Amino acid sequence: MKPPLPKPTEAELGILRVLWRRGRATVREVTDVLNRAQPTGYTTVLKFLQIMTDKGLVQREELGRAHLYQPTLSEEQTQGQLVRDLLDRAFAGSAAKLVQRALSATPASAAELAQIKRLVSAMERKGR
Amino acid sequence: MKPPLPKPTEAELGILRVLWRRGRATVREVTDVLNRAQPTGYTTVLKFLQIMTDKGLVQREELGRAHLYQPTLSEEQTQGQLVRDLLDRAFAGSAAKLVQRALSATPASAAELAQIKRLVSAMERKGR
DNA sequence: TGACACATACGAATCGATTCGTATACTACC
DNA sequence: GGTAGTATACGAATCGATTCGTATGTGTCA
Repeated sequence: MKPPLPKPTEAELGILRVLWRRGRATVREVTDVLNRAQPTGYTTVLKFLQIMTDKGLVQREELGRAHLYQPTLSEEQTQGQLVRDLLDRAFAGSAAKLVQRALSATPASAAELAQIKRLVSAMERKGR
Repeated sequence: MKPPLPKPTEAELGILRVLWRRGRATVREVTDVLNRAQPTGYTTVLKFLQIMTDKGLVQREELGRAHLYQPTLSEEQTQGQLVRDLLDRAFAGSAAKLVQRALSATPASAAELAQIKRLVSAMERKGR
């Protein structure tokens, strides 16, 4: 039995976003990208990556003197995990309710709406 | 300018779920309901309701010796808040992506799928 | 060789969330 | 009056998330 990976915290998610875009990166690279948005100390990022390695959220690999980190789960897998969590915590498991709130909470473009319709139709065909 | 209400934490959300169902309730009532799911001390719940009052998440009203608490925001408003937050943090604002993950993350019934379709159609008519 | 740049490791401070113990007040009833 | 029952108020312990300072190792180059 492998224990399921913990839900990433806010700061961890910020680091994961960088890693997903790059595939893998050093502490230096992650720090530089984060600093474009908000100042973050190098050792802070390093510490997080060490913690995330302990938790299993990222994998570490040696590259000469430095270390390369890459996410254990894909962005899609993590998104699914977060959605499922929110579904349980605030929507009593009702996907329809969540979709309803998502659509009222944000102005979706016509293209997005059409895409969602296609998705639902595909789900309907599959579930039979 | 009123500062926006903070996002409720996990434990706070559990208490809010009880209050939404009842409309309003005393500390005793909330504690009893929570204890059906998992043991929670009376003073723990009391402390949370005091904190939540400070944060503005609930409103307090005297009732004889005891206090009655009721949520400041409706369940729908809070759901919208949580979805918007997740949308920003993990989906770069794309509602379509979130819907997609929600549908793959959980087995939606045919009835739910149909309901979602109606919702999307309604959104399409409105956005014109 | 020695100064500098840059890497990881580690300990500790801070802050908020969570939980509860204890103090205090009031009511009701024997 | 005194005791039991139930209410709120408050201080403090614990724990995890977050942030960073400092120590230490190593490679480069004048």
